[in-house]
Amino acid sequence: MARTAGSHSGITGPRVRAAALRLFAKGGYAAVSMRAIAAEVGVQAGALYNYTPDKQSLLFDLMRNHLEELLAAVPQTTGDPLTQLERFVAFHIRFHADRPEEVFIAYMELRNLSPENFAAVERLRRTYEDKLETILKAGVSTGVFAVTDTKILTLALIAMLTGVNTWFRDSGRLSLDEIVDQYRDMVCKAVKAPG
Amino acid sequence: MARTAGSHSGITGPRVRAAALRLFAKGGYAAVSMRAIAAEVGVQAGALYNYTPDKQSLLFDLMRNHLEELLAAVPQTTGDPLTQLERFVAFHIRFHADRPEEVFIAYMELRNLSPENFAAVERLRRTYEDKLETILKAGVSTGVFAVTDTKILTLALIAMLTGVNTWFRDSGRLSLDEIVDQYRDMVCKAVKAPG
DNA sequence: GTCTATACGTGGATAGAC
DNA sequence: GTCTATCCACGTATAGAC
Repeated sequence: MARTAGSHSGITGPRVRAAALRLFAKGGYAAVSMRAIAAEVGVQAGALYNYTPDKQSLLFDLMRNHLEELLAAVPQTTGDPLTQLERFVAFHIRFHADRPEEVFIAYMELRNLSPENFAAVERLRRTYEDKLETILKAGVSTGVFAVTDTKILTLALIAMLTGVNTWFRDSGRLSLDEIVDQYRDMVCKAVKAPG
Repeated sequence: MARTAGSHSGITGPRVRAAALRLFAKGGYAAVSMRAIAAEVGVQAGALYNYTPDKQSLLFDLMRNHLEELLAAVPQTTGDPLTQLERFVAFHIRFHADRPEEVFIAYMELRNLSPENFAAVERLRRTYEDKLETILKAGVSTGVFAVTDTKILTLALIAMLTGVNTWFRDSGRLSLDEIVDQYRDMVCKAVKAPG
């Protein structure tokens, strides 16, 4: 019975980040106050500073976490390029559809990062883009893909795939399976070499 | 010589909107103060309220203006569907590349609009999307396009095309002409019926 | 039309009691 | 670890002189 009353070590910390995630996604980093986050958690504002040195770190941790999970989950680039591309499309759509709040923050709040934190986030994002470009380059070199510029195509495809998040709702007209199928077909059609 | 010294009627108003455009695009609506806008214009904060009832109206006017110009400039849907689609792709990329600040604000600051203003902006955006979907439907009905779902494709294409703005720089590796060419080819390849 | 001054709320962050 | 209380800067918007 020596446990400290009111202690939530290892519990309150995650709850703070979860509250920040939810509120930043809904209202935007700049518009959300530390008091609002504290209220969501159920503590007073001052208590937050036991879990984060400041508001900026709260934002950066959310983004870095998201991108590190993305990089840890992206499929390995093995097999023939077309299969790899199909796998990547399906993976990207599903991973992002599963985490709408994280994705929204990672795209919308870049300018609220300090310069150093921004650079770190950009490095991680760039690493992810390179995964896709590697697949495209492999397909070009074996002749399965007809692509003028793999860098542009990489950015175009990622923008298109991530765009699903702006309109997809679980309750919508189409299931995620149907959406994945359509995007997979469209992407393959757009990159495949004729014949 | 009856002109009032220091009077800039018809000049200061546009300068206020231009300053708000620049600062909102750079720092985000919530992070930009009326004092900062006034400083950019070269007046005191109080003077701004001669030109806008409040900060919210400043944001809304920028967005509405942008979308109305977009709708006024979008090419007419005449000719065969493939030509129309090519025209649309080129138009969209060029129009948006010309106005990076307006586009950025129109996408990033939606959640800072009041509910009524948000609804008005969404109506305008929806009208623009319908222009593209009309082209796609026409192509499907004549058999030139093989498209499973015109609504999804519309959103996918617009996300992809607007994505150019996140990385295009005048000083970059590729000219806008080259980019337009590549996107036009890619889009046509993705929607054209086989044969 | 612009200024100065100001009302009034809210922001991030900290100090010190418990 | 959490609380209350507080510091101080800054936010939007308005009032009234010029």
